[in-house]
Amino acid sequence: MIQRPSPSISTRKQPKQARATELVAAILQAAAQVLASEGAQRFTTTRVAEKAGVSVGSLYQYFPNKAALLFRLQSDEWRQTTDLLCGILEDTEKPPLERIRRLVHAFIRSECEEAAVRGALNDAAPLYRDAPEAREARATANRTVETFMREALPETSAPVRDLAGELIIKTLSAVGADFSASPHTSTEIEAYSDALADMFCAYLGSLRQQG
Amino acid sequence: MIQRPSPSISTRKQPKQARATELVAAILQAAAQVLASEGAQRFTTTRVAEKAGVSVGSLYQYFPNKAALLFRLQSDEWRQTTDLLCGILEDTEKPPLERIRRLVHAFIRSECEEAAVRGALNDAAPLYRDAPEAREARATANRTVETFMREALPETSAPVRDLAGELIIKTLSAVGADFSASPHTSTEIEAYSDALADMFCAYLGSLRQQG
Amino acid sequence: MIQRPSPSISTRKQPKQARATELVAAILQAAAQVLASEGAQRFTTTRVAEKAGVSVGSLYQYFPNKAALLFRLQSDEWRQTTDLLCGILEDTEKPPLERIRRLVHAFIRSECEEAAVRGALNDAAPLYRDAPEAREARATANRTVETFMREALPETSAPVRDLAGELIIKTLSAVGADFSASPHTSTEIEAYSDALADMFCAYLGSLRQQG
Amino acid sequence: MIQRPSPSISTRKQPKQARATELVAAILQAAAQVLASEGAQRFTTTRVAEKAGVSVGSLYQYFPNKAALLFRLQSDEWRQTTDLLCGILEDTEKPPLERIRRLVHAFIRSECEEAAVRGALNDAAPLYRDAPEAREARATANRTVETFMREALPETSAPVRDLAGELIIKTLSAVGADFSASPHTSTEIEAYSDALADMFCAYLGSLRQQG
DNA sequence: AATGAATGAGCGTTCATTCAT
DNA sequence: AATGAATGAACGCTCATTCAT
Repeated sequence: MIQRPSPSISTRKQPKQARATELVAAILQAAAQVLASEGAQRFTTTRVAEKAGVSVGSLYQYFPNKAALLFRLQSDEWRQTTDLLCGILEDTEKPPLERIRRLVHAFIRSECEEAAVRGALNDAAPLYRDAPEAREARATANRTVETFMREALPETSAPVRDLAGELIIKTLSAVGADFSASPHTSTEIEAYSDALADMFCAYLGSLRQQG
Repeated sequence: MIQRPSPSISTRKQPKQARATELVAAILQAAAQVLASEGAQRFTTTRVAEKAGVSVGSLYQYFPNKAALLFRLQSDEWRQTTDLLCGILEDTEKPPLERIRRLVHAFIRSECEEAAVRGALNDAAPLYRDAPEAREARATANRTVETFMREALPETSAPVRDLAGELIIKTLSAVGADFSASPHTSTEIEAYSDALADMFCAYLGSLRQQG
Repeated sequence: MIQRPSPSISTRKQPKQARATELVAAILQAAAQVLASEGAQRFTTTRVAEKAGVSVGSLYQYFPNKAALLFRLQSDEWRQTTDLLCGILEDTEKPPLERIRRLVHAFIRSECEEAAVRGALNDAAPLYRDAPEAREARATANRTVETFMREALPETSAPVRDLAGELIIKTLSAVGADFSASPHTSTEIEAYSDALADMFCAYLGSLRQQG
Repeated sequence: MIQRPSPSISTRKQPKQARATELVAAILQAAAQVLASEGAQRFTTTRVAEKAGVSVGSLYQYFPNKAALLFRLQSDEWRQTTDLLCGILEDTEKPPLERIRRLVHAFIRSECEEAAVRGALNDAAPLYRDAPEAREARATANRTVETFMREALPETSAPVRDLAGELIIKTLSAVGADFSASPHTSTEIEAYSDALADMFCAYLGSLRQQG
């Protein structure tokens, strides 16, 4: 799909005026709609611009290329997910295992709700995955998880604990993505979430025992 | 194209079939190379044919379209994986949890070995994913897993057991795919596999206790 | 692509439309040339674009596909022919049979003048023939013919009259197409037209006698 | 469709053995079937060979190229039509006008019966029309028509008579082809044939009066 | 004589991106 | 700043024809 080398993936300019912000928002919303309704294959800059009621030229004023647009969509998803994750894991009022269970349920539910966009974003991943900016984005969540894990497994060694945290998050996201790829009833969603939470709790429980 | 029954000696006229088999093999090998080295975006029938030292026309004599070629590549991967999975899970000499651990190690290792093709195949999934043949392929592995789960959790109710089996396999494949996407040392691979196996074993252990 | 209503002065923004109109005209002219000089077999969008001094992409901005381009060419022919037909048949100053004779002469002459494009269009017919627009186009001429026939055969029953009108028009167009396929001198054209007109007049005369 | 210059359109060799004759017959029959069932666009040498149960190579042994195959199909049609025409027009037992009427009915009926092949042949005409052999084939029928016309219009001058004969035959074939392009009930066929015959009879009648 | 695998030029069409207005 | 017409390389795929077997 990409035919000429793209200069960069980062946003070409910071929208400083309200007009520009609105435009970017309209484009992103249109992009999400196009991605969800037409699929990754038919996700074209022209179609996005048309849906946003903007000219292609304007689109390219705010996004240097198609990959940047997709990347921004993905970033926003990541931010939402990170917010969800932090909001639940940092709720120190509840015991760790309950927090894990709530996280799994909330995450799987949210994945299923946005399955269309997420699936298409995944299909389009080759277009933006290699961006340098993508790596940074993954760091934020890690800190929250590490903090949580220290709380959940206070007596476990750091390497083991960090690996476990990484594994749980990766499992949650990978399995969630896979599960949301096909449609499910809310009963199925609950059952699946519970099983996944059971697995995580059993894992954390076993690590706790080992010390 | 129409093949009439051969006159008894059977080994005759194999030259043609052998030639065709070689050609298909050459195309598949070239396809895997192109996929791995150029990525899903640059995976074109012309490039595959060129790499295979064959004309596009010949490629289309053996594969009706690009999706079929990708699907065949994926099928071969599935078959390998299924063989691996069955070979290990059906080894009733060893206790279930040990089998799980061996499976995880073998699977993750194999994923990492073929990471390039697998990753690209994943990127290309939208092109063949909806093929009817794809669904069938997923059924084979399920039976082996169910049998194994009955052995591992003989006292657990069927619904719980099946859901657990499904979850473990999905986790293994989703996490394996994700993990193999970035390069790792063999020490990291071992550590990750162990952690994943620990998680599965803890999960199975907790289910066993519940009855 | 989306056109918003222009702010009142109306003549503004015509530059774009004029440019587009010129482009469409250039493409159509090039298409007619390619069709006439290269034949239907070698009528390709690339060749048309090249001849028009335009990129293929531009061609596809104004014509959704090759069939549409051919159909447009044919439509223009139809419109011309319809105008010719109406202009002559509706001239109530002259007696019907004279009108018929004038029509035949004018039609055959015009067919021969554009024989190359017409012949090639005919060869290309399978590409656009089934378009829904094609049917509509045939209806316009019918009304004029029916009116004329009522005038020419006022005492004949409607079914007979309509069938006769249909037959005459089909004969005129089919025989005209066939005749113009090979080159002729203007003397031959006149003689042939006269013979055809004689046939139509004799036919109409015989129907008039029957009542 | 034609991609390289074709050597000639005439048959490469005369089938001298029964085997060869059978082969040619099988190929022609298959060709007619493919043309009728798949249409001119999908009429490929490979498909014809397959339908005939023959290899493409064999097909090319008897027909130097695709155009030759189509031309042969058309020739056979012409021969049939000529036979029909001669059989009816030469029946000196019946008065000329009755023969004309019978001819029209028989011809239109036969056209409608084989509409599929004829329509497709027409669509494929650009591939064989320019063959030198095609012109010869048209001469045979002319003689029969001239003889008939001398009988029908004994007192008319030769030039007028020949032009009239030519016109009638061209009209019959052109209108017949056009009419058979769309499906019709046998009642419609009869009505149309009668109208066409009426036109021819009126024309001949008027010429007779003029002397 | 017969086969049918192999060829590869060519086709219709798309779409990321640019740039004159 | 905003537009959207214009570009043209690239893609997936077909099929008439050849030629080694």
